[in-house]
Amino acid sequence: MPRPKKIIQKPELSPLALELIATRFRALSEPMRLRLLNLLMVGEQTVGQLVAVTGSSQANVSKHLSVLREAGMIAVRKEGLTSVCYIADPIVNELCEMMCSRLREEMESKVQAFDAGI
Amino acid sequence: MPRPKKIIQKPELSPLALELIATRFRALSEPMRLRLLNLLMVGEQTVGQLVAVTGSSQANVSKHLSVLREAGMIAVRKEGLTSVCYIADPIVNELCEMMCSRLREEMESKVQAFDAGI
DNA sequence: TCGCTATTTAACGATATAGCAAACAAATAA
DNA sequence: TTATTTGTTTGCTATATCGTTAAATAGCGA
Repeated sequence: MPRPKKIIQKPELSPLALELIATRFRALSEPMRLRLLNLLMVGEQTVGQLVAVTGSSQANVSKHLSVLREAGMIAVRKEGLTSVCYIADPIVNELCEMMCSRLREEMESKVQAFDAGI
Repeated sequence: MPRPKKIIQKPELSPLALELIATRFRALSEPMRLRLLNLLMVGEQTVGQLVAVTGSSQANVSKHLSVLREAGMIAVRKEGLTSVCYIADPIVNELCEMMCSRLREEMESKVQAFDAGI
């Protein structure tokens, strides 16, 4: 008996999964947050240091850090008065490196096309 | 003569780079767009097919597709009346797979912690 | 040409988010 | 205790974005 023609395809992601994935990508969708992550890739830093380096307001940095924390990308360790931030999920580095090098590739290919007069 | 104490650290990303990277992550920060990409991972589909499968409105799907197109993640090929969409940048698959499996890992470790009574 | 189908665009209301300023909280120092 | 330092939270405005409805565009056949 022939099986009914059922196309085998991977099942769609659940709404919950979609939401969780979207939330994590959304945490990476802001220039200031990417900048903070980029700074933290060098090593852990206090909130105050991040404020000083970025030149943004403390409130603003704090809010962005909390977004990153809720997305599980960074973690914070309290040391007396100061809060030390560090990258909690190594995926952050990978994702950013990938995206960064991909963009560079694209731009370089555009330059080549430009030079070739295409 | 001792070299001046200069901390070697990678230079910060330029504002333009931050903006471009953020834009690409932002394209991935929406459940509906992730769903569309997930559908396209199986193979190319017309806009109408995507509308039918998702059950969303044509206008909505069209707009999300244009966001993905502007971010360089998908491309569209016109065939007569219909528009066929396909993933233009293989990075999409990688990024989504990475994020997805990372989330699964996290959840599984939480279950283990729960079971262990931690 | 007219009509039909597939898709895009425009206009709108509702919700979310960035950044600022000021109030608040907590740990330390005077 | 009071003052200072370090961060967070709250209230606000401006801007952006999602989803809907309606109108506009484009290709194809009669």
